[in-house]
Amino acid sequence: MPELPEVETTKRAIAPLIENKTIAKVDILQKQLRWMIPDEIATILINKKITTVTRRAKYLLFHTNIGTMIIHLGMTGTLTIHPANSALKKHDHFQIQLKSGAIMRYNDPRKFGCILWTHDYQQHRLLSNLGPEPLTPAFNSKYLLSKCMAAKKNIKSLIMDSKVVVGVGNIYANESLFAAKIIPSRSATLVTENEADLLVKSIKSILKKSIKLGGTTLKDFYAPDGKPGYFKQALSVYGREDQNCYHCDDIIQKIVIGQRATTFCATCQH
DNA sequence: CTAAGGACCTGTCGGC
DNA sequence: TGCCGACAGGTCCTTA
Repeated sequence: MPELPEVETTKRAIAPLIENKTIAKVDILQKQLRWMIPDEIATILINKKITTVTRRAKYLLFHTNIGTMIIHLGMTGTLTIHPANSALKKHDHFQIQLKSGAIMRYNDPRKFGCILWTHDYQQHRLLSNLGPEPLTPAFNSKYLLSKCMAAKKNIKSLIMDSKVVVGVGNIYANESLFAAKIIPSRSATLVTENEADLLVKSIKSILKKSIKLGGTTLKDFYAPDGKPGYFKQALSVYGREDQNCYHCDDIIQKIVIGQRATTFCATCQH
């Protein structure tokens, strides 16, 4: 599923189609996701309007004047817009029908995502302890270096820690470390000032580029308009184990860090 | 407090 | 062709 660029792509596609439209009906088709979808969502949203759709980390926030619906897409979740009466598909778990007839549907085979309701999203337990957004000035080299010095773990695990910075998932962690020429297993305390600076710049530029291309489609990510993401063609190391490095022609290696596939070039990265 | 591993669930792919 | 294990974009929770 979705890493930050895919969530942002989803938000941009969904927002103009759902904002300020009156909700006619809400259907909870499968309430058991990562956590149960609260029943109150089905009643509370009737005849209400979603005023804005925003994003914090990989959480999509659907704001109303009485509270916020939080949606996380987990690994395999998608949100799509459909015309009235269009047939349900396998793993469609939730939908919002607008008075206009359009339907926003949540589909998630693995059910790792969640749909929750909160009256104050800023105080919500899932959102209150998150680190800075990667594309804001708060995420800078001085900040990252201070986190590196304080951590007792490797640099890849550090940048994937949502308390340090949000939105850097496995694909982009691998890609950013390649761009910054840092081997993923390196102890964070050994990252230099210049490397922290290059890593921050790499994370920002790679995320921006991927958002521009509509995210990364590996198997099952499609934007709400049905289009896949085109960032896959730009991947340097992720999913390229045993293939040649585009930069030095050495073989891309694969190891496991934090139970996640980790790919790197031992010649380009140190 | 931190860090590491487990857990959640379904689908797909490669190997035999 | 069929079965079985390994693996997959996330991240909270439990344990040490």
